[in-house]
Amino acid sequence: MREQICEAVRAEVISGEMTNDQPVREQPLAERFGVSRGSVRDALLQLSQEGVLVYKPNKGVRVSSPSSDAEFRLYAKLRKEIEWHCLNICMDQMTEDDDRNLTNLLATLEDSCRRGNLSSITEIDLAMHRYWVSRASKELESVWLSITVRMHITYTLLEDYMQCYQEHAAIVEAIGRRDLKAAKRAVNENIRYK
Amino acid sequence: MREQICEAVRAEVISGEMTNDQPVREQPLAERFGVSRGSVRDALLQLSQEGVLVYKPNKGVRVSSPSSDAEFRLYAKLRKEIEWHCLNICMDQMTEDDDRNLTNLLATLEDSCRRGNLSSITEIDLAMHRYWVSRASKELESVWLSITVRMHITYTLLEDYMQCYQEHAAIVEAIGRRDLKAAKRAVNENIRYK
DNA sequence: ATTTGTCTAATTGTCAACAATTTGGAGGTT
DNA sequence: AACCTCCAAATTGTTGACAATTAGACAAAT
Repeated sequence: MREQICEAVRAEVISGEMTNDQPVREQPLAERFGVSRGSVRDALLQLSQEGVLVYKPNKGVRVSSPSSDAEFRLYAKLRKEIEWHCLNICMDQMTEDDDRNLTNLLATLEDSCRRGNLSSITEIDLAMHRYWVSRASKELESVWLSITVRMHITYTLLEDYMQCYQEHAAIVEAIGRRDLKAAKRAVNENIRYK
Repeated sequence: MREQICEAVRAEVISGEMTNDQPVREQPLAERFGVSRGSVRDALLQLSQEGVLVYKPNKGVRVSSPSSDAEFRLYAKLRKEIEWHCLNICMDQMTEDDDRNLTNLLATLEDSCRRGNLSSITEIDLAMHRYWVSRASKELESVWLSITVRMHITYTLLEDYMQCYQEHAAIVEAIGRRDLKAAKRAVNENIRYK
């Protein structure tokens, strides 16, 4: 239950449906999900530990604001290190199932890019990266997520869309060939320092 | 309140007073701190998001187990990147107050090393690193902490104690001289890849 | 006009009770 | 002895109620 609330709220924040610094109230969320405030509270506290929300005692949580450029670059670097490590770990154990899953995600991404659906693009982008991280280590997935959400990734330029798709296509293709070096290179291209 | 419970439990886990994989029950903790289970629950959930504890639905939380060597090395690398970044940020704004605080921490560390107090050494070691991270950015502090606790740092060899002290003395001395390069080098020496 | 104090509504923090789930063992069967 | 079945105790999950805190509006004083 808590996990469902987390996923829902996280997706809304990341996709930009909630503006920065906006307070997130417990009661409305509880009514919306049809549960008590306690459960919502658990979820909000987890999300604030994760970095999606910012918690202040007796004042509740609000949507977190973007970091400075310097911190963004640091986060990008850390994120890349983690993803490289995870590719190292999981490349060998990738199966045809994984290839299919990634190809499906890629197809969904292409669709969202063509339709210019901003929130969907961000969501699937992260879902793809999360795939190989999660495949390598559940523990690292948690660290990776808390770093990635703090980057406040947003797509705004139309011309970025297809480039985003192409970069991810290159990653999936390299993974399909089990080519570690190429995959790392492709990931490196995709995670830019702004 | 939740923060107090977090600090207390975290300190006990990190210092090794609770053995690995040991379950952490809500009721006993609630009685010990004289609060209700709800507050303890909040704290335990936060600690599991942080990586100190591992949560399983309907089974509660247990003390997390050490990671693999490969993950340890990755964590060490990430941790070093973060601390370097923080030194970059906060070196300029360090005051005499900071120097005093660090010197005091160092004196406490020396004392613990001489007396061979394992849990105290670990605690103060982390408190010192946390100092410059926290000084640079509250947000990064949270990321840094979740990475650092997953390293399961433990001092076991007697001969390590004084080396630990000396390494931290070198860091504090470099910071006192506002020598960024030397401080980074000293931190690099201290955060070893096992 | 600005500040200060006070009241009220909204919100978060805490609690105790109850429901749901898991765990461990007694007792019986093969 | 090994293996199931079922029951009871322990533990976690959820809820609603109440206490404590905060924010905003409004009036009084400077």
